[in-house]
Amino acid sequence: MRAQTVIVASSMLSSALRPANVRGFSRKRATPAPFAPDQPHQIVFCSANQEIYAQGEQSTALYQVEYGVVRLYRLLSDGRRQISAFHVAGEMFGFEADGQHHFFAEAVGDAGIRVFRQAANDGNWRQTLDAALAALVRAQEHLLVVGRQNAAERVAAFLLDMAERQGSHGCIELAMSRTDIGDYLGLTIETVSRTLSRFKASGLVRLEGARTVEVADARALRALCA
Amino acid sequence: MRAQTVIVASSMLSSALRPANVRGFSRKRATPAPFAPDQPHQIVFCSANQEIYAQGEQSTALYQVEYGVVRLYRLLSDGRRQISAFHVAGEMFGFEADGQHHFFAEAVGDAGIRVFRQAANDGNWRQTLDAALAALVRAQEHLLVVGRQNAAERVAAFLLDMAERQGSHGCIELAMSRTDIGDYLGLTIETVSRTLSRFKASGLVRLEGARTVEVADARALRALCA
DNA sequence: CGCAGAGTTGATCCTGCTCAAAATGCGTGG
DNA sequence: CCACGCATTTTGAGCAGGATCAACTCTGCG
Repeated sequence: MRAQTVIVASSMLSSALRPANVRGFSRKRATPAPFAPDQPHQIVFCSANQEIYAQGEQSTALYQVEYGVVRLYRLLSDGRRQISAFHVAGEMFGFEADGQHHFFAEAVGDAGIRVFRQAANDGNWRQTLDAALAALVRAQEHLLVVGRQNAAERVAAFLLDMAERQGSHGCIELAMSRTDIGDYLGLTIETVSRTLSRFKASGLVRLEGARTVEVADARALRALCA
Repeated sequence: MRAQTVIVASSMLSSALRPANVRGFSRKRATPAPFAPDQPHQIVFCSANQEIYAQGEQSTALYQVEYGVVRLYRLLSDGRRQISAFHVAGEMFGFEADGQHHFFAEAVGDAGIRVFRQAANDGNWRQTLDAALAALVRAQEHLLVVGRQNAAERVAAFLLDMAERQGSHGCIELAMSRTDIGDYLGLTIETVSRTLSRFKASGLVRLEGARTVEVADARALRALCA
């Protein structure tokens, strides 16, 4: 067993699947205004850790991140969590083949989400397809990282990916906690933390505060990704 | 480092990326007739381990498995391989967002492949989208297996998935080698073999020959998947 | 100032990897 | 039909990377 973030187990139906307030992270602003936009193409504001949709719910819209970061994840019955993707500004998510959500979506920090109702039925199916294919390639590439790379390689790949997607080559503002990173990379928070410390000691990165990472030696990080 | 199937490394361009004949498996029938159908919607016959397309190649068609099994995979520069998906009869593969193949596709055993040229431009975009979304969900679910489950859970999930996709509940004919299974599940062949032996000893499965698995206790296997 | 959550660091353990060798299966040819 | 040779699979022994358990530190906030 290689469990880590033990999120409370749950039984098997829509609302039951929803992770309870008893979570790894704080729920100070627990479930604020419910996520339920009335108009199409509306922008909805989410506070940290707010749920956007849950596994098992009907899929009624597509979503685009306006600002902030969103995590998509699944749970095992004993609480192990796998974050299958983070989405940043501009990226679309919420595609489903069968009208049902197979994952949970939550805002990592405060975020703005643009909601497109009636999914892909309106003319712009081409963009929908492209966005879905981009997500597919991303997921399959992540599979390579999680299935075949060691801890250092995973963290290096994560940092480079984040740096690229934030545009800001050089200094990365991580929206997510070590727990989130671990659950994304298939590692424990301790291993993530140790690996970052080792990177810092080797001069690959500089850490100013836990959430701010400056890439000092991008070449060496890239070499790590094999 | 958790390398296993060490496939010869290669440099970085299309044909160079192609795994050489020097492979883990035998290349008796090495690269027979090249995979190049002239007509649209033609069925092409592939012998075992024949390449269908390579990473870096232009993407010019969609593919559907007629019979047999196809593997999609990527390589790390040191030869570690991650199989991101197996595809069986009826399933479509070969979607790409940007006109370039990001993976290798090969027939596992002998296989028949239906080739659709001009991709998704002809009316049936809806099926294309659905097939792509199905692949996306599959990839993300596989991510959960590889990222968060232990060896026994991964093998159990693999067997149940194969049983379901082959229709034949009960007896599974594995088209792929232990090496393929290992590279799909992010394990070594030794671990796959040991796990299967343990399943056999516990009465969860019966093994008649290395490639034939009879699921004896589907309930217990399912329980393993957590 | 004190508390709570997040992050870091240390010690130890265990699962799965590595290296090695034996066993099994299978196609070929005598 | 059997014997041989090769590839695949299984099994064993030992090791190590990352998980687990347990302090301890840091930061932000009331």
